[in-house]
Amino acid sequence: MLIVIVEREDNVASDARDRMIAGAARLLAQRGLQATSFSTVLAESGAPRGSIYHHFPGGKDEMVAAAIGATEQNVVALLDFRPGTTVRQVVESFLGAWRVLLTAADFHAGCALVAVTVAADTDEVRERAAQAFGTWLTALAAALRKAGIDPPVAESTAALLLSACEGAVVMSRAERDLGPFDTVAETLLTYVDLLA
Amino acid sequence: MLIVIVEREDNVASDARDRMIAGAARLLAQRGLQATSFSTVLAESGAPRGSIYHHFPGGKDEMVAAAIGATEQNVVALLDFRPGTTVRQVVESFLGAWRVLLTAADFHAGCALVAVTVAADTDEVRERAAQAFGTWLTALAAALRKAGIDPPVAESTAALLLSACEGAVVMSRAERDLGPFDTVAETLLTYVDLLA
DNA sequence: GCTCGATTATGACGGTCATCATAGTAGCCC
DNA sequence: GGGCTACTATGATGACCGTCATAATCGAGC
Repeated sequence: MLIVIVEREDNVASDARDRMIAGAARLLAQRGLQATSFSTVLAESGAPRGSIYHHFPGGKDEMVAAAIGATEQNVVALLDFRPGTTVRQVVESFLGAWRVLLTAADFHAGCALVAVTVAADTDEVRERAAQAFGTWLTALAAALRKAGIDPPVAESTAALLLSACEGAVVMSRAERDLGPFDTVAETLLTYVDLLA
Repeated sequence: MLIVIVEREDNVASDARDRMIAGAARLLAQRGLQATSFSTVLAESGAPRGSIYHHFPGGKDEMVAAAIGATEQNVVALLDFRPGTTVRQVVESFLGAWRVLLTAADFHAGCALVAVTVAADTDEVRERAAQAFGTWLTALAAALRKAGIDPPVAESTAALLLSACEGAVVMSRAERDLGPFDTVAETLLTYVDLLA
């Protein structure tokens, strides 16, 4: 596994910078890549206007990359080793998190990685999103293995699970209705039950 | 089924208008909603600059809605009644179409409906995308029923199939690699084989 | 040939975008 | 206090956005 998450070395990371990253991640999920402009991020985070290029010398791409990293870490933390959990528990907790994403923001939020991928205008951010997708797949497969699924099956199950979630979130978001997501979630659960 | 596809009544639909719609649909799939501006659509389609608001009095939203309609119809045509096909054939042809979308454009294209949903800044276009998603689900479930799947199972299978495809296309597009998509496709095929 | 509708050309509007240069402030270490 | 670095303020740049008003052109039918 070559993926390395680069964090700031100074232990007191800038408040403003962190707020901007969190705001950018939220805006990506809620309104897409182009709407995640510096002005909206500043309005969302209350960060000072004057220090944009101090905190992000690489401009918008660097800020978006950082927001992808934050999103990436959120899901990894969700999946992190919880020994003794069953396959069904792993899948249910994963599905539950996506369901909360939809309902908590009243269908105004989706996956930041999807938003970046379909609207990326530079390879840099698209590749960063691809890296984050890879991290998610690895973490999900590891959780499934730890719950007792055979390694090769764990990988394909992780891929199906993540893909179906991403697609279902988009569709439920479009329809502003949990119907599509719940249907997919239930079907996925019956599928993984066959694996046990 | 209340969905009605409104087509132009004059049999000689404007060339320029049709070219713009096709170009907009392609741009949505390849570069997202914000990049689908009038200038890029005109450059893509060679349509005349002067008649934008003649063909689309409703502005960009109307053009995007028309592009969604064109995308919607493409998939419906793909699924249209082909009697005598097996479940596996239906699923394989559906998966195959998405695979071609990825490879034909060298991973520079995805689903226009997804692009619109995650970046919509008006309810009008989002709702139009939701409608198109619904049309796809209905058509896919109908094809599965015709291939012999029990009606209730056909609906949930259609939802899983479409969701997983959409998600897998996004991931393969991000990684510029068929890996994620092919893994998901294979897993889906083993799943539907269990239904027969 | 003329009319009249459909189509297109041209140019402008206010707004937002990402980026940057310059200058100012704040706080810590010596 | 002095100096150095981190951070912020301000304002400008050029480019593109969606929208629209006005006028020119085209083409078919009378």
